[in-house]
Amino acid sequence: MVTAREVAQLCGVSVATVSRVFNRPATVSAPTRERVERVARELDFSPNESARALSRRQSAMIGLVWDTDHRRPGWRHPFLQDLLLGLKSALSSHGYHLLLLATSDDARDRTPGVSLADPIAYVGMTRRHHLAGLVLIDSGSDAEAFGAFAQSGLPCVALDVAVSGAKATYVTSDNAAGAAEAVRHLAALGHERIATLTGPRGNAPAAARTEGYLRGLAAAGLPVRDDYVVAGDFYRESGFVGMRRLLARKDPPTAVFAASDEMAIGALLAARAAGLRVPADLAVVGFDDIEVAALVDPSLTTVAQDKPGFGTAAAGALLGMIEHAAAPEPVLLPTHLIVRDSCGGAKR
Amino acid sequence: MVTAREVAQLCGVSVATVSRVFNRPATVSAPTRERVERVARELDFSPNESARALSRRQSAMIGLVWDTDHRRPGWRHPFLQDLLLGLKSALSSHGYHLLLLATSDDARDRTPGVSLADPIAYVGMTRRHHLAGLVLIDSGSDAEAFGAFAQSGLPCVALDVAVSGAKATYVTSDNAAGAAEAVRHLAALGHERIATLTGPRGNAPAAARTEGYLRGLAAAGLPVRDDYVVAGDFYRESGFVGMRRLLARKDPPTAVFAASDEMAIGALLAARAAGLRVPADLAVVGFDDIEVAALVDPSLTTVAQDKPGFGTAAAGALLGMIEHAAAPEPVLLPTHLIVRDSCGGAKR
DNA sequence: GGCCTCCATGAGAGCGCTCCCACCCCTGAT
DNA sequence: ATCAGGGGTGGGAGCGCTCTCATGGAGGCC
Repeated sequence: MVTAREVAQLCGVSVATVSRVFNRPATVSAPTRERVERVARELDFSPNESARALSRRQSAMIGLVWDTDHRRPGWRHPFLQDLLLGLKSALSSHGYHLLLLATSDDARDRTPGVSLADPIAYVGMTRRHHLAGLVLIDSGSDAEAFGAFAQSGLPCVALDVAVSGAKATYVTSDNAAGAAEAVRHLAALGHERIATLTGPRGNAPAAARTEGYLRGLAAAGLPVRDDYVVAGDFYRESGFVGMRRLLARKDPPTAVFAASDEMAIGALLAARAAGLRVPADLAVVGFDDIEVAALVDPSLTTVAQDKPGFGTAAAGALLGMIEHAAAPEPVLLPTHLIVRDSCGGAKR
Repeated sequence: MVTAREVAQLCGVSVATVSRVFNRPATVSAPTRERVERVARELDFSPNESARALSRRQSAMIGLVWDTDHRRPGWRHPFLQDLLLGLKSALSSHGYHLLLLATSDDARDRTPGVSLADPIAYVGMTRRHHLAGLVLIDSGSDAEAFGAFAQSGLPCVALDVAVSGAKATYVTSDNAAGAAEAVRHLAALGHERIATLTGPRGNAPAAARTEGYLRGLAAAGLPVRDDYVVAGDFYRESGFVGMRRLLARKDPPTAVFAASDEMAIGALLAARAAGLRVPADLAVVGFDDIEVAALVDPSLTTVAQDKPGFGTAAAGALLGMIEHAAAPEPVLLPTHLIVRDSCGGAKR
């Protein structure tokens, strides 16, 4: 490994000057700068990251907290891959790397039965690695830990869970607007009995989608019926069960808005099991636009989220807080309705 | 941040002793060790990772190289999430974290038109961050770069691409065995005209699956027909096109083994477009067991890979090389056939 | 021409840890 | 009693960088 000292000696300057060339090039005279840059290139020198992190007490790494839901072992993020892609490319264009942190579920494997997510542990990791900031992916069970971390004042951006702090903000889809649009679309197709399958209690996107459902009904001049709001948990099973329950009513809905595609698929299966045709007898709209949505039969009309947008928005907000100061407003990503076959009335 | 010096002062020992307690506890007398451990716990002290990495020239981080295929922008890993989960938990149980490295596609965004994956860049990153090792995920376009890195002598494990070096090995499924099992299953169902849709040239798993196809035919006593081996590229489109071509023959196959689930789905669509029923007129088997495989209609019989196994096997091999010395033999993960509806003759 | 300012650079003290080497003291052998 | 041996500990020199402070020289101004 070639060090700054070697470059300095070969250039006949001090290490301080080499350091300046890499950190505040404007303060170095043009001829010196060019000489150092040339030699550095020839020797393939770049500053050692560990030393740099130690010295400036800040590394070029962003921590990523991605845990699985302790209460639902089968939990998968609906679009982790796109999210990572977006994050990675946005961060790397500013010279940052992503450090995937070991999380409480990993620790639990070692010492079973112990502790949920520990915000202190996140703070400690951040400090020990001199992380520039953290991206927190909601897993459904560590929202409180995230909130506590945000209070520490270390820069962080949470995804799909609201946090606040001096250097904390969050990114989420405009869930309410997306849901409202879905419901308005169903109403425009002539449906008057529109039910919804909600996400789990305490989950912010789920609550917003329910709110959007209500807003959509209001916009279409339709009454709200409490018995058309059925609680689910985002998983397919709950969509199936919830739909079966709805269909058992004396006046079952003719359309349903599910707060996740998984639940929408569950609803599809329940409709099939009840001998109903989709969309002729029941229109279904989901949320997320997961990969399978286009492949199920009938293909699923759904509210698409801006998947890579999560990554780039998170990266942008985080880098802003790292380099400047104030925490920006939470980011609300626009959604858009993708009309496929499951809602009927599609043009194609 | 509390440092080792503070702990040392509070204990009335030297920093060297504190360091020993954390690195080679056996060399410290029991009373001293316990005293230091207690105080460290009370102050919530753990060694700063940047300083530690700088000093021992080795960090507690494993680099992860995950690039998208430059030739196919839409490329997604079929099971990245499970793989990461497996990797993360195995590594974190040994105290390591995963550093998601910026890769050539990210760099390309910044300086368009420049350079493919640069093995030198990987070596440089590894050195600069004092990474303990690298996990290399095949993206279809940087196999050569991986090979070059492996030669550098730095510890690394590649996934689904063969590499060799003093501290390099790789993990892959037993693709040939899996493919052979699929073909034997089709033969056992009575099929005599079994075609295959292969993966891209130069891709090791693809080649192994083709080899397994041939082995399966031989085991069943069926002849090999060159015109039943159609080249694809793992993507759905190529499965559709390839299948259409096969069905246009005077004696079309009655069964097809696709080297990926995506291509199998393409084949399903081609069969439907040709007015054929699956599995009655055409039996289809895929490979991977991606999430959608169970959801398409008819549900897809497929060769499942051990998804989290990739992660744990890679972690195991890498940690071995980091702590001991010799590179272990490549790991061949077993596959298993999941019989669903698309091949016909299922018991259920 | 003298004084002040400002720009470019060098010297060197950390950052927090690890690890080599030296030291001390307690045993046990001679 | 002397000395070799060894376990336990402290001192301190790095690891490679950044950043503050000091220095020196070039220029601007009256």
